[in-house]
Amino acid sequence: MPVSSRRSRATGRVTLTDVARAADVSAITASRALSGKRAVDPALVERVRRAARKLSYVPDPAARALASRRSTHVALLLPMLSNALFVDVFEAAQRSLRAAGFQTLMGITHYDAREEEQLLREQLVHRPAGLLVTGLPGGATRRLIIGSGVPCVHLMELSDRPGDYSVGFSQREAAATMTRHLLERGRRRIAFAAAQLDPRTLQRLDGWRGTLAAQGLHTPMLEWLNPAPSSPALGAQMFEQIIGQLPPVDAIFFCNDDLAHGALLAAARRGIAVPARVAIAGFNDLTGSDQMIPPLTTVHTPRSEIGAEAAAMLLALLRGEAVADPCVDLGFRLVVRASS
Amino acid sequence: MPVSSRRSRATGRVTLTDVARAADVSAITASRALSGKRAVDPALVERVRRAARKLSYVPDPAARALASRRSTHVALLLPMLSNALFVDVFEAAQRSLRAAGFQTLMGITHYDAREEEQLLREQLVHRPAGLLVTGLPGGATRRLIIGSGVPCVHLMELSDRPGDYSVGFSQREAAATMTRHLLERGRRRIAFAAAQLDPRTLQRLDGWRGTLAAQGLHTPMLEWLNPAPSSPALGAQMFEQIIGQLPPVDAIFFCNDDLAHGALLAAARRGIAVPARVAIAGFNDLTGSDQMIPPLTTVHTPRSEIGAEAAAMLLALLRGEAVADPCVDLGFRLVVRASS
DNA sequence: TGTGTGACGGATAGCGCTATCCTGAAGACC
DNA sequence: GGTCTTCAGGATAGCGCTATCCGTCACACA
Repeated sequence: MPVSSRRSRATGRVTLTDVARAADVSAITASRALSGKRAVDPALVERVRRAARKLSYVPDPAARALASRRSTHVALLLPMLSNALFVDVFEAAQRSLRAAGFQTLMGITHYDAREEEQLLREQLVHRPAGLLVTGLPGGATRRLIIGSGVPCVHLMELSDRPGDYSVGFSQREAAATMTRHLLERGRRRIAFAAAQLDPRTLQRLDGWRGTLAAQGLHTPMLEWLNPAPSSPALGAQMFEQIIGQLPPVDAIFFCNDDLAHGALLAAARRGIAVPARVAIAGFNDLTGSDQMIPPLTTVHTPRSEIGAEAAAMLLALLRGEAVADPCVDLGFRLVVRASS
Repeated sequence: MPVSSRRSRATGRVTLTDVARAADVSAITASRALSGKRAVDPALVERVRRAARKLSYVPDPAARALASRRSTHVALLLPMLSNALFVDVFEAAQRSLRAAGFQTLMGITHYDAREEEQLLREQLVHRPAGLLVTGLPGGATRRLIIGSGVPCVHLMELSDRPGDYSVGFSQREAAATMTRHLLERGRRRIAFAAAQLDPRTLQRLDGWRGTLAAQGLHTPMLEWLNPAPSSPALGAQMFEQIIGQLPPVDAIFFCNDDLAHGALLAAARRGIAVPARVAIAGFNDLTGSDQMIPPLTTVHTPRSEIGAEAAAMLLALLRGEAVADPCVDLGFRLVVRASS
């Protein structure tokens, strides 16, 4: 005979009250025993745990969120997934977050600040416990983050703003390293070709520019910036443009591997020798770069590590732990292959 | 002076009660006016709407989920995002779902049935309003879906099981079409090379096999199945194996473009003429396939369309509308380029 | 003895929304 | 007029959990 009155709206799910009853304690004690937010007699904790396991109790996230004003969601803002880079970040972050009982709410900004702000607004409605945000947005988005009071870790870039948490590497230094490598290979007219002009691309531009300028080798004519989305087809097209330029360049540093892939294929089609006539370099070390002809010299970036480390840092913040270093530099690795 | 008593836990957010007060109706009427679930005097609806807008009221999803036992989440199960295919599906689906006020909960199964079941379990805890599931899982996952009572639309494959909703295309027919194309080109020893042996891959295998068998051209020696994840490097490796086989094959049909990319590059490295010595075909028409040397013959699959249409169908189901056709075939397109 | 203090179990009252029931009024039909 | 149906607003009571108080008990300290 069901206990429910005519007005009962019980869902049939096992609730905390059921667990509490089974463990012969009050609901609030059961809650505390399971959450560990407040000291509870170890014997009771054990009893509650056992009851919960026996009944296969699963807390209701909606009820929890309503009562505590904090959900088990973590919002993640990424520019796009068609760049494999961010797929790695996402998968690594999600793996850690899931293990800790959090659900990921993903927002794709398409490198658009307005879209980013809108997505964040929608995500904040769900009262996420934490935020993972690509890059270091300013303006309205930054104000939203700070105003929300939700712990936030930034990805891919390093922040020196006090109070910010960030996990990434120096985009500028990575680009400078690649540029120095090309200089060491004897290249003097090194073009920089970029699409999708986001802040990180511009930092790479800056690293390249600074390195060339230090050698007195920089001229604006070597800069090829195209706001269109990055793709092999665009890389091929940019290669055609750049290679036709006079005086000729002897190296092209593409800001993403997919552009460089397209360039290598275009060079092959045109019979232009790489690296003899022109060296080609990429960035990110995407899948397939080692298969290109010739294999692509690039910068390997720690995407998965960034996702995992950022999630770990956020989880530490959520547990209220002190974070030793709020700005974790995971570095990068120059991968020299035959294209340079 | 705050109305709140000592015990108030009000969050400061604008609540439905505030809106109701401003519109001078009861909370429940405001709720009905905004949700449209029950007839309300149009004049009142207008008053409530205006009040909500003026106060910039945003409903609390947790409270709504708790009271109605249904959240504003839609769970999406995808095998992986490193295959660009699924990125397109995700983006298209998310776009439609967001516009309708739903949040996407993404789960990546890595083609693992156990993982899929576990992810679905975790997602169901959130009481999603709907499900989007790649393929047609059986076993425990299927039971979970049905048992949950949550509307579900399947992606990528077409289901003939009564009660199922699905949006996709015939994997088998697509593969058969490609195989016929290769036959028409005069190829007789057409190998099939697949990685990541998921059900859709096996359906393609079946389409290839059936078409060859009908011509008396099928032999198991032409089947190259590798359970490893798909990648250009694996494609190159498989190409090396297949091309060494005697009697020689005159065409290789790869079940995904990234494998074919690797194969084309391997052929170039080895100086093997494509398509003169061996034709190469791919599947999915991924970004960059048109840039390959030679450009890759492949099957264009309607990924974005599948994502969008599946989301639209699910939204219709959630609105309680009748769905004209529970099994939407969006077709495919043979893209003949120079590699065949 | 009196006071303070910390630990810990529990009662109570929400969090913000909607399912459910109730009620009064307006038609419908004989 | 009487009875039966809609129709639509509102009161009420939760959904399942936790924040906030409260009270008790043990122990310390003066």
